[in-house]
Amino acid sequence: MGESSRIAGQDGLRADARRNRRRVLWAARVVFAEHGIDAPMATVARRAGVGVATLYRRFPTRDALVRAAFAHQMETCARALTEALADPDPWQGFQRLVETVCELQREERGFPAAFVAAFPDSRREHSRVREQAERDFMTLVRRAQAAGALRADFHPSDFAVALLSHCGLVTALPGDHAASRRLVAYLLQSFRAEAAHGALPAPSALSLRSLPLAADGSQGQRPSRA
Amino acid sequence: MGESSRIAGQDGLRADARRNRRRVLWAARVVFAEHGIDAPMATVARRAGVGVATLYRRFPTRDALVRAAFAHQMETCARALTEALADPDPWQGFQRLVETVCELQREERGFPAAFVAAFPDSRREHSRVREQAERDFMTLVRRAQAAGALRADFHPSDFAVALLSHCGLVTALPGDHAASRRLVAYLLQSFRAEAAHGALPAPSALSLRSLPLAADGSQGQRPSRA
DNA sequence: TGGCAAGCGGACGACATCGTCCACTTGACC
DNA sequence: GGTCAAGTGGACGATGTCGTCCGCTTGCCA
Repeated sequence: MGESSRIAGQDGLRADARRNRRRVLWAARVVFAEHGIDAPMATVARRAGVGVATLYRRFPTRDALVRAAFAHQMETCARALTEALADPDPWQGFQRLVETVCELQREERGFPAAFVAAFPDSRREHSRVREQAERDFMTLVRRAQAAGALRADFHPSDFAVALLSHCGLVTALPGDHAASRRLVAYLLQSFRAEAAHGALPAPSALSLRSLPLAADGSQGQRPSRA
Repeated sequence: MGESSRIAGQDGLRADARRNRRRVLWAARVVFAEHGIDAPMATVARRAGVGVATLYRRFPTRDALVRAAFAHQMETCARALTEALADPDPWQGFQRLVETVCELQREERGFPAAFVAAFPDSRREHSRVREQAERDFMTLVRRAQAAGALRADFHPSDFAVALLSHCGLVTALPGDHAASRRLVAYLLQSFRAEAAHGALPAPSALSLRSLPLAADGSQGQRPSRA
């Protein structure tokens, strides 16, 4: 059992390595916020005060770096779903879920890009965690509809539609919080049961499993360029 | 007046040059649709069957090429505004305007990217044409509100919010027409007067003048990278 | 049909980013 | 303090894109 006898720290990293890792993640968030997630890796390294080799050693691909940099945000999303499900008022839970995710997209620049980047590749793996998240969300929707708050013709894929369109808005207008809040308010209003006037067009065939709401780290590679 | 005595064609181009120009524009639309507006210029040239020099001679910058490639779509947007204003039913006009622009964004791949690319630079020029477009839109809004169809707290900037968020959606999910239509339907419903329940957050300070609805070709350079 | 300017295409140098390699440094344990 | 593997940083070759330059071709007009 002496296989790692000389290694300190709970994650098997030396103290300086752990410090550098944290620095890189911080720098990645800053740089991605400033220049988008396509910013040169060298820029991130310089900002972190480390060499490129150090960066590449910890995060072999840009995707790994992006994922790690925004892991906390992804977890917050996942937690929001759990909390929404725990709320005794299902509509309140639903509303808070949408608002929480959108607020994250709005506040943490770079996260929106990471959010869409983590989005459907057709051949995305469907892990246990993701399927559970999907089931949880469906439960939330059904409850909110049963309570007469969420419109009956709301389709789960509409959630993805809302998040992705909001994502696009904050990407186009970073910093315009008013616009973001306005869109969220409009969308939430139109999801309420009493907003239903006339039939909606058919919902999308989007699977919710691919929504980056389940922080399981099993996402495939992101599409490198639009 | 013999200054251009040897030049044929109404646009001062030789026949072969004019043909090549058309080919390049066609290729640009195809390539931009496939690979986004950041696709290499050489790819466009190859697809058009011309050399890069030919491409650069007609369109010195990528921005010029993008603008020319989607000029027709921009004009359609501008025309839609005129038609909306001419509609005796202002809500009908408003609805058609939103649907027309969104349909363009949905159908013509690459156009969404061009659309946001043509969007606010802070130091954007405000031409006569743009100001007129803004006034026309304001008139349309006021009429629709006066008719009791458009909600009273609708703010002109909400139009930009709708278009930009839709733009983001179709960019994230190219080809998912159902999702696009669904979003448009939700947004239009929430803009109706009878959808107003409770107060909305404050509107954005976005100026509509920068919306690429006025095809005047005076747009500044696009932000090269997100 | 001949002259020639407009038009053409591809080669080319400049530049940026990627990801690896390797000689040097440092922290952890004895 | 000594040892040494983990860790480090920057140089480097590979790759891809940009935009220009220049010698050849071609459409237009007389």
